[in-house]
Amino acid sequence: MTSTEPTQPESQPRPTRQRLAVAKALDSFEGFRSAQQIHALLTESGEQVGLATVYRSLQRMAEADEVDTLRTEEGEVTYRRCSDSHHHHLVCRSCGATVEIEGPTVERWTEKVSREHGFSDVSHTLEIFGTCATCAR
Amino acid sequence: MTSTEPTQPESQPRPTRQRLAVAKALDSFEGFRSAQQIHALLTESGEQVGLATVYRSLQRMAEADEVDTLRTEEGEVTYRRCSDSHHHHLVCRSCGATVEIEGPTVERWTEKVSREHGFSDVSHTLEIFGTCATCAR
DNA sequence: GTAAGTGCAAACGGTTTGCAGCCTC
DNA sequence: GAGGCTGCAAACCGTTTGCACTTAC
Repeated sequence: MTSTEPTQPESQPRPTRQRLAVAKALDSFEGFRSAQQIHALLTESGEQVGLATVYRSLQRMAEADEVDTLRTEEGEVTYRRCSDSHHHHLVCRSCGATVEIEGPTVERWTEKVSREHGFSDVSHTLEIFGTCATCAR
Repeated sequence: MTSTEPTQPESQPRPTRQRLAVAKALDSFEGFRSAQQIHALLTESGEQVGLATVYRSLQRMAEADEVDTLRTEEGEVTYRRCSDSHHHHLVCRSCGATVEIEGPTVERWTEKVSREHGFSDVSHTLEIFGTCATCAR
């Protein structure tokens, strides 16, 4: 398998009202939201979009690397627009408060370790869970 | 005064045939397996245990910190007995080959970062994905 | 004897899919 | 006008739960 093969012909999706609405919704918040939450946001703001369509749009965008996806502890897939820099999450087990973390340490380490094992084209996911200061006292 | 338990009394689970079978199954492999895989293992080896019972047993053991749990990309929860040392996985996207990785670097980094943000009692999950040497050529 | 544990099947919750009609190009 | 896109509802899949029965203590 050479690197001359991108992925698929993948034609541009059509800019329908629904698709634009989902894209706009993604711009309206930071961090990760589930498909259902995004669907709720749309409904609230008066945009009628079917849940299935929200899922399909998000999937498309994920495949096109336009959004990052993350699976929660509960099994829901969450999405965010991935223009911003790569980072990780520090999540409070008790109240759910989330801090975005970034640091070259882990990036370098994963890169080094993967290369040592002959892996290429690597990515990684890292989540840190704990009890935040507020919940601890 | 005998004792005032602040936490749950949490009685010991009864050592039933089914529970012992699940425990034994967990000892028969390394790494993570899903509840369904474990149920299949049991069935294969002639132990009849209901799927629901497998789930209930694993949940119990997870609560008692006897097993580690990990959610796969596909949304399945996987389990392993957690006697062995903490480590991470380097997984090939193409063929699924998995290398177990460990290193103090990340452990220390997550520890440090969490403390800086006032978090305590922290744990973390880290998965690295890439293309292995065999699949890359 | 009795309360915890089990099996079965139905319920659940998030996600995917088949299909008829709609809308871009 | 053709094929992608949408909405709806049904299907899916892993997991949980209600309930009557069994079993360890």
